[in-house]
Amino acid sequence: MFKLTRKVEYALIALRHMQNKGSEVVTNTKEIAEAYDIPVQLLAKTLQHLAREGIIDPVQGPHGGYRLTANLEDLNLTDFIELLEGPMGLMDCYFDSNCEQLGVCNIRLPIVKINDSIRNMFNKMSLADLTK
Amino acid sequence: MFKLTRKVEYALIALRHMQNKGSEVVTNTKEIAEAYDIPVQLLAKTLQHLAREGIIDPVQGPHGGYRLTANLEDLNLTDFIELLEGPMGLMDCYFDSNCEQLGVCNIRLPIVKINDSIRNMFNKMSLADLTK
DNA sequence: TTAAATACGACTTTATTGGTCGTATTTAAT
DNA sequence: ATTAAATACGACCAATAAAGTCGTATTTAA
Ligand code: SF4
Ligand code: SF4
Repeated sequence: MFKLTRKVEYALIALRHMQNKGSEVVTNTKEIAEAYDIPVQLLAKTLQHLAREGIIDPVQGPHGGYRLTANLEDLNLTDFIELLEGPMGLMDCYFDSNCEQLGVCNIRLPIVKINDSIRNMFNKMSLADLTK
Repeated sequence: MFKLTRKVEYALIALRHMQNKGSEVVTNTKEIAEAYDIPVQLLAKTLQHLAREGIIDPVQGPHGGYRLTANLEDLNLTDFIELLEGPMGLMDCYFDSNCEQLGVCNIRLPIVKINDSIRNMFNKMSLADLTK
């Protein structure tokens, strides 16, 4: 419990890798997969996802790959995680409202507070902080 | 992802319920299960777990149940979660060291820092904070 | 024309979480 | 003593989520 998914980790690894090479350079999936021992197909899907979200730019054809386009300073960790994995909350009721206990729950408010603190903390962290 | 487990939520609900009734009072599983619509058997196991950990005290036989014994001021959220669910970390390598990527990982340190911040935050919260 | 790359959905496998069942034990009340 | 209301606990099952694979299509430089 309470773990980042592999998908998020792989995405971060890839972004950091690309950032180290500079933002003009095109890096292909295979290179990253081999460098970090990540299943190629899975990394491929993850990078495609990042591309769809406009964080990296695809270059097709031979010698293709991805180029880092987003300014990582401007992307915070909450947004990044949510764009890969959907709503991030300690409990169901933070977004969803079909928890059986919702009406009678006696711990909702304190947990909302904790969740807010974590989100707040993540909001203040840019991806650039993580990749430098 | 990133959710507290039901077990942890049920445990918190139960502790808060018991705390509201005062620490001398004996409360049985069924009462809590009914009040919050929690599956009895599951709550039972959870309370047994809390009892084993010395947080509540079992009273057997008819009119039995549990009595709150631990001082919730002295129990922090990290310890509480870990005693119910085991090691809590954003990534495998925080405790375990058989991640495939461990040797080459380029994001480990930043993630360790984030994880430390969260643990630190949880360390500073007592269960009493959550149940009052 | 070929080959190296991305694109993408369907699928399978594995791990985790959530929940149930059966049976034993304790003990207050009758 | 017997009964019934409770805890104790491990084995089991079900549902969900995460991790990974496959097949096929498309793009494009050489
Ligand atoms: S209502 Fe209570 S039990 Fe349900 S998800 Fe929210 S905090 Fe958890
Ligand atoms: S080594 Fe890197 S990839 Fe592996 S668990 Fe730690 S942070 Fe995640």
